[in-house]
Amino acid sequence: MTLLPPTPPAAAPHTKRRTVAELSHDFRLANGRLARRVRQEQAENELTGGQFSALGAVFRLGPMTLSALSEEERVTPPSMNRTVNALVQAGLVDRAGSAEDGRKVILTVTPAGLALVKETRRRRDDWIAKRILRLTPEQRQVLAAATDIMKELTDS
Amino acid sequence: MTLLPPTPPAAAPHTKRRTVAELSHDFRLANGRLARRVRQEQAENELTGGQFSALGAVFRLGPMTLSALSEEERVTPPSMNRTVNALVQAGLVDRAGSAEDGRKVILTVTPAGLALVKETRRRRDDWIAKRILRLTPEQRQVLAAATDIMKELTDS
DNA sequence: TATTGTTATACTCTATAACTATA
DNA sequence: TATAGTTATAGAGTATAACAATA
Repeated sequence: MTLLPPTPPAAAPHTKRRTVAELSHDFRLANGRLARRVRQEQAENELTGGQFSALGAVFRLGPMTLSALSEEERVTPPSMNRTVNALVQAGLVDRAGSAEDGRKVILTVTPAGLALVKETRRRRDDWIAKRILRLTPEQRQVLAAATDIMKELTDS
Repeated sequence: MTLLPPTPPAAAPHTKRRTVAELSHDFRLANGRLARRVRQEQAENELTGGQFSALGAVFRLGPMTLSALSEEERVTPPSMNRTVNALVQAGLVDRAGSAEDGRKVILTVTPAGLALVKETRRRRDDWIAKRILRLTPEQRQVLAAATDIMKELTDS
């Protein structure tokens, strides 16, 4: 099965012809390698991957219970409890009992946690922004269009 | 800083305008989420992430020593030694002494390891291929062009 | 009784330090 | 001596099972 129309669109005239199978393979590898490379930028952070991911979830979703967070992060409550202990001890997350339901605890991001999330997010964006600045406007346009398509792929 | 020329290219006319900063952030997130989603397809595999990654490296690079593999995978020799032990015990990798240098061991992928790598690779490709098949030819062309740009970003 | 969170315990993966065999 | 690999041991992160507190 061929992929491209006889005359390729103007946005990327030099792209080689690929079958869907070839495109799937090449695109998947390029996506995975780039994601891995971006994630390496996190290594400078003092938090582990799981800790930063949990902190980011509380930041993104707002105050939430331990169970909700453990479900969101796909780990068991005891595992998340340990992760949260580390975040609380580091002063990045606040753990408070719920007023309505005494069994629950409410987790919120502290100002220090907020600052760490923002600083890390900025550093990761910077890494890729520095490279995107070197691209041509046409290449940036391709990435912008690809971004929307990738969201579609992820959600479908 | 604006990103798009006054008249957007034909390949993706509906893409919204973004600054480089916005594009960097959106693209990074879309890339990371898609990679994570693809990686979830691996969960059906009986190997851990590190084990499959090491197996894939030996498959990709051919017979190699333990040190070379540990450097390639960015882990210490003792850590890789344990990973390799698991792969050898599972019959996926063969460990043999080097003829030239008695200190070295040469790791090779067994036929069973080869089959596992190919089967897993096919399954992951299939997941994304199924979704790429639903795209328009223009969208596929964008992904093809984006693939080349993403390689450039990773390597630069 | 059911739910929420925590503690006890174990297993895996990673690391550093120390050891063995070979160059 | 230096290098390649292995073993010993420890720390971090995950899990299941058992427990405590509350609804």
